[in-house]
Amino acid sequence: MTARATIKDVSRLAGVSIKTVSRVLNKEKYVRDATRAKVDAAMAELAFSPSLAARSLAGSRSFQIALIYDNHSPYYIHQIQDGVWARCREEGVRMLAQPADVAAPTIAAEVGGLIDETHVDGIILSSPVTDCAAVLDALVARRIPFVRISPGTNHAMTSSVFMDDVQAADDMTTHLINHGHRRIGFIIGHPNHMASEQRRYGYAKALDRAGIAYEPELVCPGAFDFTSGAAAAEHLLSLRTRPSAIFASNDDMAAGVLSVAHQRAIDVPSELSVAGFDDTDLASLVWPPLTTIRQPTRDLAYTAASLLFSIEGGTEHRRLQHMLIERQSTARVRG
Amino acid sequence: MTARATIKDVSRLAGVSIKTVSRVLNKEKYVRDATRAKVDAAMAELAFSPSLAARSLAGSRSFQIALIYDNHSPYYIHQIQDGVWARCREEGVRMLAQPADVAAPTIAAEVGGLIDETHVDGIILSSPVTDCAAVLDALVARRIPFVRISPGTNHAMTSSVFMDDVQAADDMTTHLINHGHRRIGFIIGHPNHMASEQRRYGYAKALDRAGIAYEPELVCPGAFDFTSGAAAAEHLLSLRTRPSAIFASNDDMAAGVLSVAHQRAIDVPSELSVAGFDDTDLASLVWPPLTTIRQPTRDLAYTAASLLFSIEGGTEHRRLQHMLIERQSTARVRG
DNA sequence: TATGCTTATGACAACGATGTCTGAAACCAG
DNA sequence: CTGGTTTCAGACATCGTTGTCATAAGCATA
Repeated sequence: MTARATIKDVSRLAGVSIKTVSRVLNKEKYVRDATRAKVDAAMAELAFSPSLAARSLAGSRSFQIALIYDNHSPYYIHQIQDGVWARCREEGVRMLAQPADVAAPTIAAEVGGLIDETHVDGIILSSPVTDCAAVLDALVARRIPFVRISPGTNHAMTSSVFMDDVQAADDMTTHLINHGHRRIGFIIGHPNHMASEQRRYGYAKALDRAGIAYEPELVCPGAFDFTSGAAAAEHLLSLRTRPSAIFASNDDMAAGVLSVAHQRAIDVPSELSVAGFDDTDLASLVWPPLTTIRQPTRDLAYTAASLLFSIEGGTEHRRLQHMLIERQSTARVRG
Repeated sequence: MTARATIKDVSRLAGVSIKTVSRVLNKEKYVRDATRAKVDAAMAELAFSPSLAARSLAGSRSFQIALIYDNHSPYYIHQIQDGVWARCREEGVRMLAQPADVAAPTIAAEVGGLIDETHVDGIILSSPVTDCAAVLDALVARRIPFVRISPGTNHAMTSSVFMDDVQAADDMTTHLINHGHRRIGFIIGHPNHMASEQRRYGYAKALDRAGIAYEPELVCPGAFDFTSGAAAAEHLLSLRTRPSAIFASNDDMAAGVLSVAHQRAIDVPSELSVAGFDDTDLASLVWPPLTTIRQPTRDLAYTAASLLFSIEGGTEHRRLQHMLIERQSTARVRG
């Protein structure tokens, strides 16, 4: 038990050559059923697991892919990791989770080093790394297959999976308008993420269609975290005529809004409607639970991995459906 | 750029043998400074990254470790991953993040397969995998070094890092008692986690020291998630004499308690004090922000990795300090 | 029966590093 | 100047697989 079983041990036990064992392992043709059975039995008996190191050194595959992310929402990452991992597991491939920092000048070197060191077969990029030029260049230079989750630019460049952020933000804004709201505050996401601008655009589009003016004082910058959401809420709720609803570009920032509302004894939703985006677990954990857009994060990740495994030269784009989830943080406007 | 640079390319460019390059790479002795400089320059010029596959196949190290976890709190996992990853980065080692399911009968085979496939140099186990006998057996059988984060059993078996859950729960309970609370509800954690029982014990100990009877009706089962916390709160707040404070074994369950209190229009903290445990980000994101125990999760993980890298045969145990964080969810009892 | 094609298997080199061994150069003491 | 260490560097086997090529067996066709 102390020494790992190798393909050689298996071949000896099964009475065949190592090459034949290799064929069985890789499900190649030209192995008689009886031979295959013998080999399978031998592998089971020895609890044989092939060495990834040897396979990737000798062969053209490494049975590993990397997931690269730079995102500070634990919920989001968790779902992304989970989705990619589930698909990898089905495929018998290992996943390397690699945090990165898009602002660091070394990011391209780090990603390049990762590829050269590990020989990964492919890469999945999640936003905002999806739009980091240095990284994209490094990947293209190495001719390594990769898929992007929710890219904001160069859509045609690679296979990608995404949702329609513009439409989703439009849906939510329209939902609020339909509930009688006219002064609707908006909190923008982190400027690094392309989705931030898309969501803002969807908000503006819905207002326009409803004939409501876009008022810059109602639109605040944010950074996708609780603190920036709270800061934006402080601003919005201090306006002479305060908004009757606030739409935050993600749930964390919406939680910040709720917190400020509670401190100021402004009741949600009777005095203020609050909407989030993403439908992370957090949306159900705060009080009142958030009306939000369900982003199919885990599915996006799972699908991204599927696309990576099926790449054959053609790029493919897959849009997944979002859904407006109505909970208790929004209501008809008073009066 | 299309073909990776190898040690051979470097040796040619530097005008030395491949073995000398290998020596420089591994910081071995017996290389003249001038030679070392030449080699370093060549490596830089070629942007050389050594193949992990080749190194682990030929050498006795793989420059990879695995982190195994089965925990459903994204915040907790995120911090654990982050801490281990930071230490690995310093060491120039890759981290494989491996989710697992302690309830699955195949878990030992999966972990064993992981080790055999990847040749990882060591393993870090986080709770509750730390107390999964099948996994421990598999690791011991393979004589692979491993460190456990917050193990509940067999403390002496391996190196480990942990905090004092009993003392922490005692501290929090005492804090509530000092604020005049006598009927204090308690929500136990998931039965899989040893920490759950330790926290309950700390609660009981503090009550006992204060001469307050331990009332079983005030102690509810839970599972470390929002829903179970809410269910427990429903029970506790329906008692004939309801508690003036509820201490939940983690923040997620405390958030569940807050939610139920809000629905029943019970004001926190004036009518009910609520305390959590862990001080995940969530504790600051709910309203009111939770009084909780700060568990040094990221540090625990970082330290665990440090211990793994410094293992030389001796086991080492490191206890990290917790801290009671007082926020706005607890207050003196009324009257 | 010879020919050619398909199926099935094995021998052997190769992947890119490290470990071991061997030898040359440099240094020092006698 | 000799002989013995210490310091440095290279040759070569090796790790556990896959890729390439050779070849044998089976079978249909000429």
